[in-house]
Amino acid sequence: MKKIPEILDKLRRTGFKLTPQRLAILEVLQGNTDHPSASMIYQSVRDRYPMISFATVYKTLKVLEKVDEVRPLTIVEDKLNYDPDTSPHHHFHCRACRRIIDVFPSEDPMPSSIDGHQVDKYQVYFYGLCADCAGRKDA
Amino acid sequence: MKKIPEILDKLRRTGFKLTPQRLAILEVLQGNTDHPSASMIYQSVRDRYPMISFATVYKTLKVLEKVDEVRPLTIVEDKLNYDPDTSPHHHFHCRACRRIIDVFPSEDPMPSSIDGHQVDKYQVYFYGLCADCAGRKDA
DNA sequence: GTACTTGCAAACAGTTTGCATAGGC
DNA sequence: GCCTATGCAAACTGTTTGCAAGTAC
Repeated sequence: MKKIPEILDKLRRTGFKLTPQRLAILEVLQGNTDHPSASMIYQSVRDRYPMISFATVYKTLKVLEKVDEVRPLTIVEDKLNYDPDTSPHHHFHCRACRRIIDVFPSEDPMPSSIDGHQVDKYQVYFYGLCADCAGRKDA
Repeated sequence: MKKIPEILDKLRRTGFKLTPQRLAILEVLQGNTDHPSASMIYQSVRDRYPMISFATVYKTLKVLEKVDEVRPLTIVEDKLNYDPDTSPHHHFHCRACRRIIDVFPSEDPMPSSIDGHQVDKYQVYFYGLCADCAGRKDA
């Protein structure tokens, strides 16, 4: 995700309007590495913008997906999590603390095709026990 | 997924019972490379076992997950797909025909740990246009 | 003023659960 | 006979949608 003013520009250029709700959501996402779900975003936004609705959160996330400023993750079954960092990287999901942790591979370029199929996007999900939780178990 | 008699043995050993419903589900899954969703499985099973219920399909899939004979995929948003091939391989999702296609990497072993986090399982999902659909577009 | 956006509530899809009945072993 | 499995319906979760009222530009 770019800096907020740049995103606002991009939205305006794409024909989207700037609303306080959208700004509040952008502020919650900016720099966020928690990979929040829609409901986590809703709750955080509500702290600073109490009258926001769930529908607006979902609709705004769709807009941000469209302008490629947020990436939906299907790492957890039955809900989506959102990553404002759209740079190429992977994710690790800890089965104990349930955190989603960024993993930046030293090198792992997305193939442009595989078995003759054209690849536009890819996701790598790791599952297991994170370093913190593994340490806690041993102790 | 192993051969059906072996799975039946495994189920019995693990304390699960053998029912016609479970057998019918196993028969549908055996050798299936379509990565069906629960509802696709339900429909296929119904052809040969018309009185089966959705709940049974879901419960059986949970059992098969537990004995590691089926692998749930989160490649598509908002539903699970099931892969009876539990050998290590990746998946490609075509945005046009919506198929999920197996991808067997020449080499791509699962790391046992990454950034100090213990990895038990991983999934690689590719998204794009499959060879068939890309060809169709050009024509 | 003209879209586009919001917020609400209702709708929806996929999945899970409680419970009475059926059936495997 | 014991205990698990089935089937139904209801419940639940996350997400989407229709629409009237509000608002950015």
